[in-house]
Amino acid sequence: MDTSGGGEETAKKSNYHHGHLREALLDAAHLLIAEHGPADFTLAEACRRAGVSTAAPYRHFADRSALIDALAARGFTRLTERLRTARDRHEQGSVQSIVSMGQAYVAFAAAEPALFRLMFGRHRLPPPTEQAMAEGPGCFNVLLEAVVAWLSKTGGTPAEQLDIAVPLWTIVHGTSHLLIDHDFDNVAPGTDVDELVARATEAFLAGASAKGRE
Amino acid sequence: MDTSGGGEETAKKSNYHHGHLREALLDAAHLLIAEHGPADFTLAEACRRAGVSTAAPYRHFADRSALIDALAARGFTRLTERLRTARDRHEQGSVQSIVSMGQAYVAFAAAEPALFRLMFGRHRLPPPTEQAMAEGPGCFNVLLEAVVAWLSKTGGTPAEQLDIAVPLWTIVHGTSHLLIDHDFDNVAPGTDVDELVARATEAFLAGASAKGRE
DNA sequence: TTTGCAATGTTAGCAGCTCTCACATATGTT
DNA sequence: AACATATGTGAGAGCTGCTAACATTGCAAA
Repeated sequence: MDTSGGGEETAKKSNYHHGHLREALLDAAHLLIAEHGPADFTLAEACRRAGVSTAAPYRHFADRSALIDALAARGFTRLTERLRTARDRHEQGSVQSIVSMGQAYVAFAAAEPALFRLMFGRHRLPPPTEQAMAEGPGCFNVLLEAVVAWLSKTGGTPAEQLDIAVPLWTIVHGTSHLLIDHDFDNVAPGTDVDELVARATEAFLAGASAKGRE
Repeated sequence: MDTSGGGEETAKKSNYHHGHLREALLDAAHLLIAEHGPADFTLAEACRRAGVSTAAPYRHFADRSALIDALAARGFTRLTERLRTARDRHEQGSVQSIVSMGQAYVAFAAAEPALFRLMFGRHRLPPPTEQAMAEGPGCFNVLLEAVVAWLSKTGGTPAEQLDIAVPLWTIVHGTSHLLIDHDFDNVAPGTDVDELVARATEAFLAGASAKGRE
């Protein structure tokens, strides 16, 4: 479970036992999904890239879907990291700090559209939650902390945190989807998403805090 | 070979030529996608429901993907209708009119999540546009008209229409995705999306018009 | 060291899917 | 009536996900 134990994987492996097949499959799947989209992803092709038979993955994943879930989980931990560093680049509680997080969110989606869709698009009616979903709230908590800091600066109460954070989330999430699905192209081509996020966030926060002061 | 001899004698038409196969396939596909999600949708199963062989669809659609595109196109025309009626339920140029459109957008996604994902999630790197995309801008134009009316009421200029309409779009689009992907459940369970859309829209418009007046 | 077991890989094969090709049947025009 | 065209069928190639039985390896206890 810990990959950072410091040990190097220099041990000689026979070519019968792969040795790091689980990670190798995840990496191959990541590449394939980035190339062909999540829907066209093929377990067999990932096996070919990893140099193993098509039956091998089933020693590490229950099925194709479980591999995809594991990929989504990796994505959430990475996104959480990026949000945290973006937030900490600016003064705590500042609007800029929140804007920066939003931009990082959209940038992540733009850099890895397929992974982004995978993370949030688990279209399962049965428990939409898994290992992947357990990582989800981690992301949101980073935003919540920033919002609480902003509220305490502008005279709001922590009770309002969801009323502020959820709309902000919808803005960046919607922007991400519209961007990676090329939906801006026909309607507002050349949209600068960083500026879009900044303006929308600032306007919303201004409007929300004005309302709170009434 | 027909062993059952065609149990129903009521049909005067031959059962060799279906007659409305194109529409029947679209309807069957629509149901299947609503049940099992867009990814698990199977052309063969749709054929079974329509009572034809698996080769029949290829007389009406180039391939599986083309059928899905046609489905998405149908979705866009329906969404456009709903947006228009929602908008026209309130005074022209009013904030309520815009809020109402946003709520209708989210309601559409909630009612037909799979169709919604289909319409916007055409994850094609090659031309992300098709017959489906040709319908897309129609939706957005309905919003644009409402925004122009609102701007003329609040002293804005039509030149700002995109600066207002695009963020509003991101809000409702993000809300829709987060809702149908069950992403609110772990983070803000019991979210009232109608209220969310109303508050976010109002706050953004308030902040945006305040900024414009400076 | 040796031996035995659990982990991890392979081959063979089933069932199901998309799509094509040659052929059958219905429709409509002349 | 006869032909041209549109629309359906059946068989089959080449994929895929997944399972079952078997093979190989690593590790730890004897």
